[in-house]
Amino acid sequence: MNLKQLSEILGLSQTTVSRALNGYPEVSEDTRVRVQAAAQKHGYRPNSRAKGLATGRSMVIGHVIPSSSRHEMVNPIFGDFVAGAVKKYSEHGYDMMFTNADDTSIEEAYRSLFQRGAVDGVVLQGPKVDEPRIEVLTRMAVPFIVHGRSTGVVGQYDWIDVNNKSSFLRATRFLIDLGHRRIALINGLEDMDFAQRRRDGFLEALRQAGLSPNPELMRSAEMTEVYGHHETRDMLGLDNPPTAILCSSMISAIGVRRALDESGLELGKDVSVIAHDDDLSYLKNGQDVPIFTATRSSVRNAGEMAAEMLIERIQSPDDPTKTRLLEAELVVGRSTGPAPNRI
Amino acid sequence: MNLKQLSEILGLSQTTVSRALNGYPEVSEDTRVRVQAAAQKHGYRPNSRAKGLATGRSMVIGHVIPSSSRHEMVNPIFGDFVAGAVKKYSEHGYDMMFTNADDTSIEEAYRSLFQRGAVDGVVLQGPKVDEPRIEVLTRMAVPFIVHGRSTGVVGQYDWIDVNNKSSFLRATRFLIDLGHRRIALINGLEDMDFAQRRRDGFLEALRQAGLSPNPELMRSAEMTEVYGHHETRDMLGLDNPPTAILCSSMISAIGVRRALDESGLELGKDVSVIAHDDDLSYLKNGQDVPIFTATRSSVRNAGEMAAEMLIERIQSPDDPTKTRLLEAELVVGRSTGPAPNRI
DNA sequence: CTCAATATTCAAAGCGCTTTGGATTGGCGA
DNA sequence: TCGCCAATCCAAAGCGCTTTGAATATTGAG
Repeated sequence: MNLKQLSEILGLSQTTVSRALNGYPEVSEDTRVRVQAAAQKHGYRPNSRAKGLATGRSMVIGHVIPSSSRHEMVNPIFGDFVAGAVKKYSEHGYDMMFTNADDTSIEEAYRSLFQRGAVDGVVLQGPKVDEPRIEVLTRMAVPFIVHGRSTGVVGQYDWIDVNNKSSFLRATRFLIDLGHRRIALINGLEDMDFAQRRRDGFLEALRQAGLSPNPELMRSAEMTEVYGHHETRDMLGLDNPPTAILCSSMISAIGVRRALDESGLELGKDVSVIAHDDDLSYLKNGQDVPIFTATRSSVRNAGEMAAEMLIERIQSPDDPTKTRLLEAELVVGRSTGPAPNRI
Repeated sequence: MNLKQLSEILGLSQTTVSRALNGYPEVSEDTRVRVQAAAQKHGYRPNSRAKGLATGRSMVIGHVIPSSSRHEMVNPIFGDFVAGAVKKYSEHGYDMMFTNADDTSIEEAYRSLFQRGAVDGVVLQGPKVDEPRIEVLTRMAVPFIVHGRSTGVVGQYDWIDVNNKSSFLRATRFLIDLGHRRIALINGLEDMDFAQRRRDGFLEALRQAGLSPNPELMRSAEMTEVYGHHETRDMLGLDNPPTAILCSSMISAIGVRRALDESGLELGKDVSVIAHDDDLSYLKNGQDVPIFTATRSSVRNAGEMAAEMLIERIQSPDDPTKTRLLEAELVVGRSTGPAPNRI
């Protein structure tokens, strides 16, 4: 069933039917009702490609997934961010499109997605330091929003980010206040912007307390469970192991916990752990009492906000750039306690 | 830059340029090279909406996400399945589209997605028992594939599924062979088809061993970490607690482990645990030695296969239906051991 | 050198929608 | 009764591409 057929059934022109359906005023209320009833009855749905061709807008927002099997984006966080975003998209009549790109040509993927008219805007996830895609997107004049920021990129762009530095500063200070001196950082991949900011916060807190950082206690890699486990085991084997661990992800923190268990160490007593908690729906940080003391910020929520900001940008391309910095909440659970009195 | 402009630059007709770019034979090799060079140089990309309108195909495959915040689909598994699928899609020139739907109208969402021409086919994820969407999609004659199956649905359709029954039967038998008699099942939501099949396998193994199932030891809900923890705590408090637990997800199994730790019970000694492991990239079941004894089947792999099967279906709508049953592998880790000798 | 056969190229129609510019109708005051 | 303004409705153009049917250029056999 297409417009033409529907209009023939109704004995009206395509113009009138189209207008009736799209809420234009130059059509009588009677006909509008009649048209809507008929459309309903025959299950008419305007062809979105034709509509897009005619209007010049696709009502689709694009995301790019790097194809390498292990990468920051196809992770548990991804699902929650997307769930938040897609909800807002649909509230505004947008769909969501994913394209795959091998790591070498992510820029190319964005460019293609937009220039061939497949999407009205894009979301840039997982920005690295000096992220080149930002400049590319700016130059292309495609509406976009960055989930995160990118140190080293000059120029304005819309972004939404957690205040990674302040939250890790706060978490580190919390550990220091508990008497910990040998504090480890199990961080995400170093070239990711968020990881860098977290490290900055961590180092800043040490500096403020007059402590000097120990490179042996600073690890970084893809934030898997196995990684958290592996690094923890490794550090526990040091001559002078850490009494506290700051961990960039709940997933890795689970690995940390496993390593502690294996070593017969008690979480929150022998070793304190603070994790960053993205508040994933499938991996809640406990019910009433948090499992881990954590810096918490809902990534699903961030997805919703990102979606709304992007849609605003699409609708008003000339507005000044908007940015949003979310403060993570420090929730205190049972994974932290006073530093043990070792000799 | 559109076709018209490009053809004017080249002094050729749109027809010829289009054919040169799409590899049709009725264009000389010289012009083809010239056209391709020019297209490259000017960054020409055919408008996908226009192309879709003209060809009647959108080169997009649709997925529907239920909007309710907690649901089977927006979970860690989702990310890996999608990553697998999108990789294959892009190899075949397809993009992936997500639409959101509130739980009441998932059918409606599929219908709309296809009938308005937005997608060439759809993937149906998380089928329930007697899944109504299957019949809807069949009637609409939209190419689709089900990830999973649906007990109670008559008629043929393409699907790819893990042999949930046999893997849980095998896992249960393995526990029985170790001497366990009080075996608990922490399953997914009961109305999900996979959960039902797993329960069937579990019950079948008990039956074969002459054991009678204990309703108190059979739990089902959304497979979160907190859920695994909660049910385990609860069951450990029973007069006669289980000596082994079969768990439908790694995530929940982590919660199980936490509950055991809290109770001072040793995993694999006091209580044995077998989990179903979807082989998620961020939640590998250990490195060399598996953390949990598990029934393992890569969901990412399933995503890839599903994508390929769907694309075949789109290309040959009249082929007989294809189905694929994957056998999970039983990997033995350190979470299982002989049943303890309680009085 | 001709002419049919083949190799290239092109003009125009069509995909299903929106939207511009115009036509038609009815109502109402003069 | 006439004229004018709203209120409705419509025909046709256009979005950017593919594809049909036809035209033109080239080739090779006779």
